[in-house]
Amino acid sequence: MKRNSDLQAHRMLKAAKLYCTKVRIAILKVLMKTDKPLSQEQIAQRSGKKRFDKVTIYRTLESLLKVGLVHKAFIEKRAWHFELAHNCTESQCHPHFTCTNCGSTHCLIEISLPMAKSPHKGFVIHRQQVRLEGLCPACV
Amino acid sequence: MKRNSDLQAHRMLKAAKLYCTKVRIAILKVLMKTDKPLSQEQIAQRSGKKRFDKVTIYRTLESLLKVGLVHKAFIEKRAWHFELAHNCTESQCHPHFTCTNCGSTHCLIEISLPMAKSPHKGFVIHRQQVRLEGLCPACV
DNA sequence: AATATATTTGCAACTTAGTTGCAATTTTGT
DNA sequence: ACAAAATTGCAACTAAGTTGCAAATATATT
Ligand SMILES: [Zn+2]
Ligand SMILES: [Zn+2]
Ligand SMILES: [Zn+2]
Ligand SMILES: [Zn+2]
Repeated sequence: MKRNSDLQAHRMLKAAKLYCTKVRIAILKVLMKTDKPLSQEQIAQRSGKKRFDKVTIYRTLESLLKVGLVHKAFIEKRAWHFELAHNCTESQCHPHFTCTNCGSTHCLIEISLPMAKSPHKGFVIHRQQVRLEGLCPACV
Repeated sequence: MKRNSDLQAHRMLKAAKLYCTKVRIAILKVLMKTDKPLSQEQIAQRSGKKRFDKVTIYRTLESLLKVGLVHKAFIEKRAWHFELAHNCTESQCHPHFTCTNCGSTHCLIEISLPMAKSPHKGFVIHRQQVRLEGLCPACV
């Protein structure tokens, strides 16, 4: 009696040719359920009563990063925050917005900026990443 | 027989109503001389034979940040990199470009993207920050 | 120049995100 | 069920950045 998200996680891992392990499935499910990037610590807290070791979580995220299922979204308080890559294109993720008043961070998946154009200097731009700062609806 | 950069550092500090201390002047001079953001460690190495304590450097950068003379540009290998704020506007700094091949990072002060427009959600955007990734001239 | 006050500096100790090595366990294909 | 390949958990480690506090320095006042 597998849940929908289990199946989906399995499919994602199979497609990426990764072993379907408990940790990977648990972490994918956590990331499917959230609407904003999570740190290792937050993922650990949300991935069931039996907490996985942090080394395992970091290594799991690393494997998911390598196959492109997950992205490092941003760093906050010295901790990387991770999210599924499904709201991103090849050349850019959606912007992340942090409120300077309350500190909350949001994914603004509706916004997309034109890609930067390198001005004749020989730089070839493959990806761009945008961070925004300002006031969130609750703090305006 | 003060050097030009000393005078300029003094002027910047006076204008910001900060004490003109040896460390502040030394760090401002280091940042004036470089063309890319530096970490605490790199600043320490470049600020003269008598290395300043890292706590002092962090606190000095903090004071310069607070008055807006310096910005945190990006994090790399878990270390923040700092630069003078003089190539930035109120609402955005220039983009920083990192080469995925050789790992070098460059300030692309010629590029500027239009500001993101918040889509009717109540988010008020004050600043934006762009990170770029691709191949540098040496690696194309 | 000497003094008083406010600020900054350096040191030692600490915090914590993330990493490394290795043995034990789990996944997968046969 | 078995063997090979990959993953997991643990303990110990690394290193960026922080905290508390006493000593040193910058500035303003006499
Ligand atoms: Zn807010
Ligand atoms: Zn996001
Ligand atoms: Zn390069
Ligand atoms: Zn720059």
